[in-house]
Amino acid sequence: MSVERKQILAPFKSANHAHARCLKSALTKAESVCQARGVRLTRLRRRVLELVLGSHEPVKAYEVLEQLGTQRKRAAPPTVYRALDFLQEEGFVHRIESMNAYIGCGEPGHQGASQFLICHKCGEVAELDDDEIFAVIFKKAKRLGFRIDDQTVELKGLCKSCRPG
Amino acid sequence: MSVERKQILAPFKSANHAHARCLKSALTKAESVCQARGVRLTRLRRRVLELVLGSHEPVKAYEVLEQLGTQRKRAAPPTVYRALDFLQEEGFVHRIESMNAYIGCGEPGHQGASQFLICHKCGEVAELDDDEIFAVIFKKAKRLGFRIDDQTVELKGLCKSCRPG
DNA sequence: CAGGCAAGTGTTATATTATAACATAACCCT
DNA sequence: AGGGTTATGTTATAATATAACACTTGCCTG
Repeated sequence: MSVERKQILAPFKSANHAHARCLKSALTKAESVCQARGVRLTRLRRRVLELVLGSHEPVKAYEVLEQLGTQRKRAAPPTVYRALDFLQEEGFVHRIESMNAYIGCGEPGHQGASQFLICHKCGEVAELDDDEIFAVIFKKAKRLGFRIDDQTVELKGLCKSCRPG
Repeated sequence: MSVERKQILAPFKSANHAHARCLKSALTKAESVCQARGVRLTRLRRRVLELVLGSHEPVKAYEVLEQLGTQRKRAAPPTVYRALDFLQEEGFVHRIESMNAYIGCGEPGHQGASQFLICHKCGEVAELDDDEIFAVIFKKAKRLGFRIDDQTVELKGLCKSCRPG
């Protein structure tokens, strides 16, 4: 078995992307990761994860909140923020700081640093987990005696499909 | 005259940092940059810039707002947000997305991409403008056919002075 | 220099995002 | 079943940001 890591955790979605299957498999993965870690993927948390994964684009906390509410019974903000916090901690979703939004992690349970390419035309996001990017950032920080605990790397622009020409 | 660029636009502040002088010179620089660009550094904008530069740490929009108000007469949020937008556009301040805060640019008028090292202990921020970091990010994006228009690179951790040992 | 347009600011209201604090429920272990 | 811990519900409110329109100021041009 190869030790090589995927560099692109979640690419821009292709036309024939099998959405239902990808969602189902991510949820299954999440279940087993939680089991292994001894943390609980409760009904609510699972539901929120499902809603976030249901889109390949970043979703807002209040959007999730609306979708949570069945008919008249609306959940309150802390409900969704707590679930999102949990999912983030466990590496099932990421927060996109520059958008105040959340997106499913391309590799559920992966807790390391990621980089995001965000297309401002179509709204899609690709998630990278690129060692080379991290290495050079790390090197520069180290040179200044700085220890990185957490990185936010968000790149806005135009994806291949949205570029003219 | 050397063409070499500063890689570190704003280092972590040293003990003997001449605050008043640095503030004054940044304001002067801003004046002349605005003049050259034919944009107006109005009294309000200058005042807001002064307040942001007055700290070497990120400041919140509402903090600026409070400081703007003389005694009983308080300015309203749009006042400060508009000024901050202008200052950002012109490269006099940066927005730190992960903190909803603003910090003075280490090289007033510089409009390119920067990277920030943010110490979560002492709250200080160092601003980098590192070609190598940008180059590797650019390379990876290009490989995916992605054109970067805007980057957010914010690194949280512990600065040299705050590290144990 | 008057008239008028554009840019900047003031003001009011409201939208959006997020958390504090405390009550209740569910789960888990023995 | 008891009792602690973890999770969720609920109410209120804090913090962040923008829309919309009125008014003022600067600046250009005739």
